Amino acid sequence: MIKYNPKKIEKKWQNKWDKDGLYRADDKSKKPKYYQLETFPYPSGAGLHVGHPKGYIAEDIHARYMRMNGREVLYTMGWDAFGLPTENYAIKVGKSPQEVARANIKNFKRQVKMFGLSYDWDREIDTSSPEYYKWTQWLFIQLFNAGLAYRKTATVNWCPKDQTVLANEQVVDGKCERDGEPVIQKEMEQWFFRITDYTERLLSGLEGLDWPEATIKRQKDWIGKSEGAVLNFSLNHISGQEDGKHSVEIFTTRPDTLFGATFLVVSPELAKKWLDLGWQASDKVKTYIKESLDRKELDRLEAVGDKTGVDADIKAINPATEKEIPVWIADYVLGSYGTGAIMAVPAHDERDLEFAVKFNLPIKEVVVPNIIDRRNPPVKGKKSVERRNIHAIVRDPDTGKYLGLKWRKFDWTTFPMGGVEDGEDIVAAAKREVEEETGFVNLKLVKVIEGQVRAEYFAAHKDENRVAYTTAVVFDLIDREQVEIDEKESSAHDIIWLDSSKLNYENMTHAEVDIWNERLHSKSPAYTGDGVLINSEKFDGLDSAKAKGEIVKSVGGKKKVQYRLRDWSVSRQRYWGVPIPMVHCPDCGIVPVPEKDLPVKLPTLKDYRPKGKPPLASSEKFMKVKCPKCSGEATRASETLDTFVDSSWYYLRYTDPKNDKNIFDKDKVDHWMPADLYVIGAEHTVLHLLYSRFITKFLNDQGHLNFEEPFLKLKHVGLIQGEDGQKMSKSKGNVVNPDDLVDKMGADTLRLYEMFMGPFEDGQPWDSKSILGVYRFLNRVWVLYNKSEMEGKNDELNRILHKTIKKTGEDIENFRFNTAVSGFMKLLNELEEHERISQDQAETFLKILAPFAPHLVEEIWTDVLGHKKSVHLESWPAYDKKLIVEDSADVIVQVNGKARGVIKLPVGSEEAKTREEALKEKNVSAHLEGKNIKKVIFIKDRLINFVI
RNA sequence: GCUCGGGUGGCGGAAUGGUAUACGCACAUCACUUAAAAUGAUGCGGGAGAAAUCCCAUGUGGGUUCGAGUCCCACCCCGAGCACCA
Repeated sequence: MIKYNPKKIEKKWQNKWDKDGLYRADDKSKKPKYYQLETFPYPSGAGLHVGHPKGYIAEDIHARYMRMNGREVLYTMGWDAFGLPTENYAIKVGKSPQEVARANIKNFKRQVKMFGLSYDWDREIDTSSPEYYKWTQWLFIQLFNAGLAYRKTATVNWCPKDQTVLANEQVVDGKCERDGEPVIQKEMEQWFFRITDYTERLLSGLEGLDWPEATIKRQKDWIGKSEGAVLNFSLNHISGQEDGKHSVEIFTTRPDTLFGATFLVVSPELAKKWLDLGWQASDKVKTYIKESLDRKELDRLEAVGDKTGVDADIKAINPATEKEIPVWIADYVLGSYGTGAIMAVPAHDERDLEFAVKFNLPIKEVVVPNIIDRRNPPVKGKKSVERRNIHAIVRDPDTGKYLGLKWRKFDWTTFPMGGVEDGEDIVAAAKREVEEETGFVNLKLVKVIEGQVRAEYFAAHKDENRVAYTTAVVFDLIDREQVEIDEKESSAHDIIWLDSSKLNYENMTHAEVDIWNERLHSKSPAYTGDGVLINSEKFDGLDSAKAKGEIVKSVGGKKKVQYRLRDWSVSRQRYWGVPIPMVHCPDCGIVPVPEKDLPVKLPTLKDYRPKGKPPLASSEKFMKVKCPKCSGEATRASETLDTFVDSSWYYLRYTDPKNDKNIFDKDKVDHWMPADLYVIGAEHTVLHLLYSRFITKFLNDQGHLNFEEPFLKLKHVGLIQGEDGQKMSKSKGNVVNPDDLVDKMGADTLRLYEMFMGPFEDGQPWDSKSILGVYRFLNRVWVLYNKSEMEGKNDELNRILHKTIKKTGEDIENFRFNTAVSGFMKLLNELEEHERISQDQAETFLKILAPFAPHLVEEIWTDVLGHKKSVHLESWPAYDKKLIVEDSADVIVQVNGKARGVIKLPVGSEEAKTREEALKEKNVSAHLEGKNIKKVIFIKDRLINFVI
């Protein structure tokens, strides 16, 4: 018998499939289309490690499965070849980026090909080829013509090491995403794409996509929509200037808390603008502004939680109370969000509270949570009384128990409680109630729980409805000295001591008690939830949601929707990218390069290193150009595009990759797109996906596409770690190279192993021993087919075979490849136990294994079974529903829920029969001996449980 | 700090609320071999027992249920993301 030699057979079949064009996607096919997209790789110098192909293999299996199920599958590969790493690497080794990129692509392609992936290679694309970037430039010009690409001077993120601008999204923790260099802020004129015009559509388009929930959430968070209002505060007392002439706008999402705004905070950026406009501030204020603006983003992030600020010595007028409030400058308010200034409501915002406490600023409560007591709800027709209440929470430190009242006439358990009399101090009122109701007199104040709670309930002992505004006061008992109490009190309730676990609404009558608990444990006493307004004059008693609109109206503010998303900065001051196709003319301004002159080719430069200005700027030959409008002397744009522009539309190009007249043919793109499945690393959840969705919507608006969302279904691939459980990287020395592995054990082994490792979306550490398991499995398949006689029939095998067909299909569709592989192993274990399998059974097994191990199966299919046509042109076998149904069932017999035996019964056996058989079981009867059966739980064909 | 995921043998992991530990790795013993590798067979969560079998175990503690890895509550630990966005 010939030995299984993957090295020999895999290359052979790959060449044959290539030659036959087996995986070419036919634009004109009558079959329903299925477009499978895959992250196109950035071809780095290091080549692939075993972690990279995991997603590719999964997609390949899926693609082969879809083809076998009658779909015309578009499945492709290309190269995201422009970009910084290639350029930096080229500088390091003293070669040109062109050379380096070419070599990298060649190596990547060789590696990718050895995995036996069923790409349509005729559609390969390379973003650094003029044939591709011509259309990237065309896209830029379309955006420019639509007013969506524009220049503006802005503070941008600058990486001093790479000497280029970074998009907000490329800054991680204040550092360059690529090399960890701290990013600095710089004022520069830059190209931007107006993605903020699409915020609402980028949000609404997420509805109905089959994407992981976490990814949708992250996109939403990134866009960061918040609805609020812009309110105007007039300013007084600006030193050296006339009163009443100035004002400041603030953005808030909580206009309902306006009455609680006890000061304003202005960002250093806005304060700087005031200085520039002639504000005469004190030296102290000027120093603070300068220092905070000089601080790097990174330091500002590190300082979170340690608030700094300075009194601006300006007064503002709260438009609701018309009272004067101070204005402060602090860097916890961002210059780049909203209006750069806020109203501070310390009672209802944690950050404002922290600031107010630190600088001793007033705190005013204006919203209280509102509870309608569900056990003692207000009774219709009874009079309603408003009360200011206290609850006294008294702990006995000796026992750790809490003082409670058990009412005699009602089924109530309460704290000592009561009303606060006019002008009475809250603590005093609480002490008074404890004394009156329980007689305890020696109390030590622990704390007043910040914030009132409003509750509506029926007070049966007074036969009235109450709206109570309650504050809780916590005491420790100093000693147990008690004074005599009034007969009226002592007859109403008994004193009881409650365990701390009983202090909740389940065990106590107060609807407020759960909130007391929550507040006792929470870190910040600021109440940030909704509720009912207090201390807000005519708005008192109003629901906070309702109050928002009314207060905005009453002070002449305007509603405003604010987004976190900023416009996308796209110019880069580096060489290895797409030249921006624009001309700067002294007379005509900025003029796009005419379409007929595209592409603007990236010139070959001897010295392409960055020197603080774009490398292209130093090439006179490149820069000098005639203005397309007036033909006068002009210069080209010297910057290149962010590579995310290249990758924001590549998936469209696959549908018509060779078109040199148009970016793509409309019929073709509308036929294949949107992509039905996209497998992509979780690290791309914000940047690439958001940009791609934006570009798709834009091209749709321009009439080039008839759909708005490019990717219908998204799957994330979990990272394979090194054997040490850490992320694979050269520096850690834990990289496993697929070349040696494929050479030794074959691509089929690698494919099967990577799918078998665990759930697809999770990451697992590589295990060089574990892979032997699947290698053995494939060897056993090989041996089985080479020695078994494919004759006769074996009905016993049909059941597991057909079950496996069903399971494999379902597993592939749900990306549960690990259990699909274990299913194959179980099936093989079964097959090996039978001497003979029929030709039909043998073929069926091969067909379902084919997507996973395409080479091995093809070899057996043609060589052993003698087929002329490729197994990869076969249809997915149908399973026989009748064969899957068992004719006997293993019924679990339990006594009191514990399994005591299993009985085999014909499928569909009724309770009486099952019971009879179950009782015959020795072990079962032993457990039932002499006991009364109280109850029997019976689930047909599954279980019978005797409860005794 | 906030928001999501997730804690199951020595390891990767499996398990519509119904015999937890499938499948594979590692390990042990045996067969084949002069020997090793390869291959095959058997065993393999912990404890008690000669065995039948019993008890305990899915991060910890409670709860719901005839029955919980699975559902609910609290806590602990790990991972990911966001991080002063008013």
